[in-house]
Amino acid sequence: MVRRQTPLAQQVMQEILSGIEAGTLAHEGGLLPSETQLGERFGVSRATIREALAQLEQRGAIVRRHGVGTFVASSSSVIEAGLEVLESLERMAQRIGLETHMADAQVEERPATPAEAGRLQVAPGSLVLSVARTILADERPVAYLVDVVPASVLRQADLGEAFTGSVLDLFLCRGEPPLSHSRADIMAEAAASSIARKLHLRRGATLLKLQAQLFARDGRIVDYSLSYFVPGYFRFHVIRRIDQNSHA
Amino acid sequence: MVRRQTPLAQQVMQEILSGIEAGTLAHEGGLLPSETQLGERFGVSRATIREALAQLEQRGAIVRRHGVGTFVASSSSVIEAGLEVLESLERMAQRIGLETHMADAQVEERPATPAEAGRLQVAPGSLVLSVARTILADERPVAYLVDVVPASVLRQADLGEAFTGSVLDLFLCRGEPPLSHSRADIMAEAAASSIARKLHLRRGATLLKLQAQLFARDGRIVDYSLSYFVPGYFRFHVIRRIDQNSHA
DNA sequence: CAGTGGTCTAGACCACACG
DNA sequence: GTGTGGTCTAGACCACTGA
Repeated sequence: MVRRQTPLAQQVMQEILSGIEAGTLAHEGGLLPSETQLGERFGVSRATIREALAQLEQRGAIVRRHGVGTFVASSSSVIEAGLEVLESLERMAQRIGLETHMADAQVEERPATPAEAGRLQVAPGSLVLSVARTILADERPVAYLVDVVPASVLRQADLGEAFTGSVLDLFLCRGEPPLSHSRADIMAEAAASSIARKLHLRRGATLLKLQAQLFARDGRIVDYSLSYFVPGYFRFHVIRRIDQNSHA
Repeated sequence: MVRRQTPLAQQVMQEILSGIEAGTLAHEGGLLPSETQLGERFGVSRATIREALAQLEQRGAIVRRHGVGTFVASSSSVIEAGLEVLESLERMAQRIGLETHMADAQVEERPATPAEAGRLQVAPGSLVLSVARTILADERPVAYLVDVVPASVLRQADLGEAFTGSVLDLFLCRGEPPLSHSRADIMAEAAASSIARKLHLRRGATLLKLQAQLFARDGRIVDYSLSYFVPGYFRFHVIRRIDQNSHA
């Protein structure tokens, strides 16, 4: 183990992932070394190994079986997009080898609508930066995304040449504000005409919609986003744990 | 702390939840005692307290802020359904105080379709038990659910008088098979006419669809389910973590 | 039975927020 | 500085699986 500053468990997780990909730890469907052995191998305690494995399990990369061992999951599930990890659409597409382009980017500063002010927990009418864009894959529009950010967090002038369209990537790249998590509401919606136009669909077409609030580590909401997805291009999944107390 | 056999952290989690509801620990939006204090209060180690808090955080009941403290989340988010925890729709509705009824239950044993066999990872044509039902709230249909279970796991004869309609609840209640987790694909779909009829909607209406595989602890898939939700009655959300390595 | 993952402890130090 | 949550360790015992 080398660097500091990034949690040991994170580093171990990456090491294990690399080991799986390189085939030096185990192959697809294969059995990983026991937690104790992994701990010795990486020179960390078993608790740290368990934290790393917990993260890998949550993103569907491994399967753990009590009394048996830890197995590598089938590769398909790793490639897909688990919703538990927040990732920009651009990055997700890139990871699954899909080439995307951005189109119709619209950036503007304006007062927040009442709904936006409520979702961002800022005073009504506060200045916000709005970034809307369409994502194309194979020349076809596949998603329409809108980010709304308080002007206190991001100004139009902050969007340099390198801006990819993703507010999330920009935050992560510049490290400011420090991010905590995102909370996404999941819904299905019929396309309003304005959105249908951007996605080259008829009005009323079925769309998957994510409505998310992005939280900074200090608890502020630093982004409110709406994402509309044309069915068939992205597959989102969630791993759902069994609640041991649900039958109490 | 009392009983054994159910993990300490689970018990502590329930205690904290009760303490929040009873107002003896903290009120909505209020600050909880520190982890050290909670540990002393319940007579467990800090690690156990942290495990309990992690579970509460994942279901959106609390918010943790480094260097500040742990807060009770606004009650609305507690009432909602975090997708990370697998729970039957019946139980979910019950938890948010929504009275539901089951209608049009259809139970049959038949050979698996090729698609079902693939999803269940059983031989094509294997016998499966299919349970379909409509969920009503306020006399209105709000969801249509189909469970498909290998006959080797569940037979029609196993569905007793107490059967609520939920295969998941039945599994949890009888403790067999021991369950691991569920993997749900999330999509939006226009209602086919057969489903539109059951939900009293026009054909092509927008529906949220969950397509899930339920895994037993031995890795078998013991249930393949399709769930169609009429927008507006249930709200699903996901908490998305920041991947610290995503900008590497 | 031996070996695995699951739970729990006690104690340590670090990183962060706030007065 | 003080107190919080975040990370990590070393060691213990339990519960499960399979030979």
